Amino acid sequence: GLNHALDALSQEGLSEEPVQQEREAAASGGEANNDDGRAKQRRSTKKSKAKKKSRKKNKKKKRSSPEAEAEEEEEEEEEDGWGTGGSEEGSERSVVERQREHPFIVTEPGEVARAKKNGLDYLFHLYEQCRHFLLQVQSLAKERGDKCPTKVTNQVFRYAKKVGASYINKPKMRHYVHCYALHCLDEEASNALRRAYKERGENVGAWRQACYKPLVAISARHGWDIDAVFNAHPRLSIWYVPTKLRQLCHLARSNAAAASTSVLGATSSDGLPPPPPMF
Amino acid sequence: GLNHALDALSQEGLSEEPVQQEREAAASGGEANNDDGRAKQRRSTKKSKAKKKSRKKNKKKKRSSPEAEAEEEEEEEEEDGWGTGGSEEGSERSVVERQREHPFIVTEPGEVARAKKNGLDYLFHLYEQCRHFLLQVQSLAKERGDKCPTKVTNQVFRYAKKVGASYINKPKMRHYVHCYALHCLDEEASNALRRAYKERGENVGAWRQACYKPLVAISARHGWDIDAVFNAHPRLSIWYVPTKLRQLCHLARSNAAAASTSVLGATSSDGLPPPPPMF
DNA sequence: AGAAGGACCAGTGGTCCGTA
DNA sequence: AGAAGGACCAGTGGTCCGTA
Repeated sequence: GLNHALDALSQEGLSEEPVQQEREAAASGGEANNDDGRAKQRRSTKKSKAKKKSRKKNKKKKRSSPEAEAEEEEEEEEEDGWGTGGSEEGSERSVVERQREHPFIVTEPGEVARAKKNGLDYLFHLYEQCRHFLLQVQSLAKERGDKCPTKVTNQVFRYAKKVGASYINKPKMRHYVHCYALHCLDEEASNALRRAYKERGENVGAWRQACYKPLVAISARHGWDIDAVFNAHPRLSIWYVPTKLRQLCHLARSNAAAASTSVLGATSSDGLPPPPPMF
Repeated sequence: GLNHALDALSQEGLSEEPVQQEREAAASGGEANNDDGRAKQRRSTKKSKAKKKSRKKNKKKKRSSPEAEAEEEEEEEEEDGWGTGGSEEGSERSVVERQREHPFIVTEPGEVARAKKNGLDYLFHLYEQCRHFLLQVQSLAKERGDKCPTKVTNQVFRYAKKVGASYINKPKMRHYVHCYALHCLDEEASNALRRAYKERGENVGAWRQACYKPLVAISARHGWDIDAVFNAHPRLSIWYVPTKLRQLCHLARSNAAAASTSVLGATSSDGLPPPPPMF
């Protein structure tokens, strides 16, 4: 599982950043939705009490749940390039270097990214790894009579960390789920998009944004039910449908409904005609 | 919870007598009639506003977020007797007693409980109502393009409250799920158990405990997979498998495995032979 | 004593935003 | 600037325990 060439690729070069020694929650700023987060997130008055947090500067807080002493089976923890086994080493500089994965770049299928970059094949490989970890967590749960997760949950990310796959984290995986979805659902289209965006020299963000459109089109062909689309695919069904994708599908349905209504002058009972338009 | 007292005056009789004398037709939530054949005047009070804030002595830490506000975050608000929205101290509580549902007693199928008691047919009816509320929540979610719950979640309980079914609450429903499960999966056995425990004069707690055993037996016939058993039943699949039931099934499997191992001297790869024993 | 349920809490889904 | 991910937060599942 983990010992693919792809892994070696990722290990080869991690970016670094100095580890923060002290962190204070001072800079409380105004809202600033990034381009992706259409969803309004009410971050209620953080500044009024910019205290009470920042308790944990230790990123690995000790857990006390019964799951804590789970078993670490396969997946060696070595050779991950994370500080060479040590934890407080500070080899060259006075501060410990925090390491990050190299940023992704748009690569075409089969292409290997060089120069401190990671390619999209590697990105998709990460999703396969998560699936593998979920499988592990599931069989563990069944063995122990615990509730068995059907999706990639926090528990799975925790398991990945424990097993040494520290380059897997929730924000990253959630960020690119829909890209992986397109890869699963229509690899041809996905490949074509990658080639086009690479050729145009677009950055990862632009490519990522572009992945939404074909997915909305796919959902349209399935009665706008993006959840059904995800669930129908074995590798995709373990991933939560991203909020923004769901919203885009809903919005597109509304628009299509409005369009067809203005022409046909009819609407179903729920106000928004589910049947897919445009054929 | 904001006020819960008087609006709870619906359906089955409530404990505590004092009530308002005023009732008007607010209609609201559609009411499925219950089986116990009791003329009910489900109505929520409008006038009273018994607001008993923090009558308890905060032996524990106070929650930071008053959940009162969260209540009306929802749209699609339905106006029904939630008091006048007053939140000040309702001075005298001599008149406004806190109301609870009558306690359950063990009744046989079709039997009507009297004297400030509720019967088991009514209990099971509550589960049907929850299912109905879930259906409502689901269609609302689909209409709005939101994530659609497949189980009875907090959202559903909140919806029940909002719609006036204040006699439905999470602790109660979770407490008796397995009893409802038996009712769904083997009504004959469930009925027999009820008759037996009623005849013996057992209390509800004893009956409730007794419901576990036949369920474990059922799970055994299905490879000890209690989740599969729940999911296979349309009315049951919307309920989470109770922790204790899951544990009992797991324990029974282990015991059965140990027994068969000691005889057969064999064990499958995972250490706990899943195949059901005793045939 | 037997029970109903308000309210608590650890861990979740979701993603913002300080960081590099 | 583009991007990775630590860490935050509102709301969840689960049920304890003060209440009646």
